[in-house]
Amino acid sequence: MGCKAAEKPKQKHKKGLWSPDEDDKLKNYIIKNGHGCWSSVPINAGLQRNGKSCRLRWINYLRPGLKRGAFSLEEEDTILTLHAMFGNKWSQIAQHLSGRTDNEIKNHWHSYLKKRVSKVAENYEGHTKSVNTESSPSSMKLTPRNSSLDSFEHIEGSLVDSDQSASQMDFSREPQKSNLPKVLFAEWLSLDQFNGQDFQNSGNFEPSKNNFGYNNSEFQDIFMHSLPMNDGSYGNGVNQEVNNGTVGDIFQPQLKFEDPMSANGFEEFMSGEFNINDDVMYI
DNA sequence: AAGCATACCAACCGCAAGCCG
DNA sequence: CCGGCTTGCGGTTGGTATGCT
Repeated sequence: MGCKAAEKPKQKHKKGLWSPDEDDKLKNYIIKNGHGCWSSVPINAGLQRNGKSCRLRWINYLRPGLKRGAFSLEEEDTILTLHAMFGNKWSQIAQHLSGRTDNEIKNHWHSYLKKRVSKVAENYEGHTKSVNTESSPSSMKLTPRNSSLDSFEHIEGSLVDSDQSASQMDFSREPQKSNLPKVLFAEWLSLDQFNGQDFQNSGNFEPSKNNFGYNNSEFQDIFMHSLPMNDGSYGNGVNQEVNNGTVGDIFQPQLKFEDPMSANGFEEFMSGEFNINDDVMYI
């Protein structure tokens, strides 16, 4: 961090929405020169913005490899699970969702997923109240980061076989099954508790470097840019979904994570192992 | 059709931490 | 060691779109 202080001609920085022209200027500049020191970017690119604004615009909108559009069920699934583990560590969550920014994930959480979780939580609260009327209301409340394992086990007992461990509950699920109860169970596990599970030996839940020495996000960016396009150029990094052949003859492989929280998927995810199957790369 | 409420999303703000002279 | 500067992160705000009455 830290770079030579940029010379600052005291000028008023523009605020608000970015115009297509500004986008072009910023994009062209960074593609040509890299961003280097952000504070000097707007000066060199001829923009009336501050460096911070440029950085944000690049990261959240202009950066190659960004996925636009609605979140898939799998992505939502992953966000819910990771949020239960990390809390509001949006940047960490974003590292596990290629093509999504922390801002995007955060917005999606606040506008949709949070409500979904609390709604389900209310349902379970009602359910458990009816099952066990002795519990005090406060002990039944969902307080993800602070709840004790005791309350977890208490509620868990009313919903699942009592001798099934929390780790089994969280990470042995099969893909595509409804995950909501498991997300709720994960909410009761603190990160420390999570780290103590057998599947997590390192105690450090960071994506591993893959065989090319890049983390998954870096790798995808580079990978997407190296793809030959049908016009003879190389990929623009935009992760176009290959749905029913709608992309046509443009070769745009997808970088997919197998369900990272499934028993096998998690190990593969952590080990960085992957294989290429036609136009889909599985990690 | 108008007014209001809600949802969504881009962008801003403040803070913490790292780097450098 | 200290102060200034930059970067990155998370919380919040404000504008626009959409839905409802």
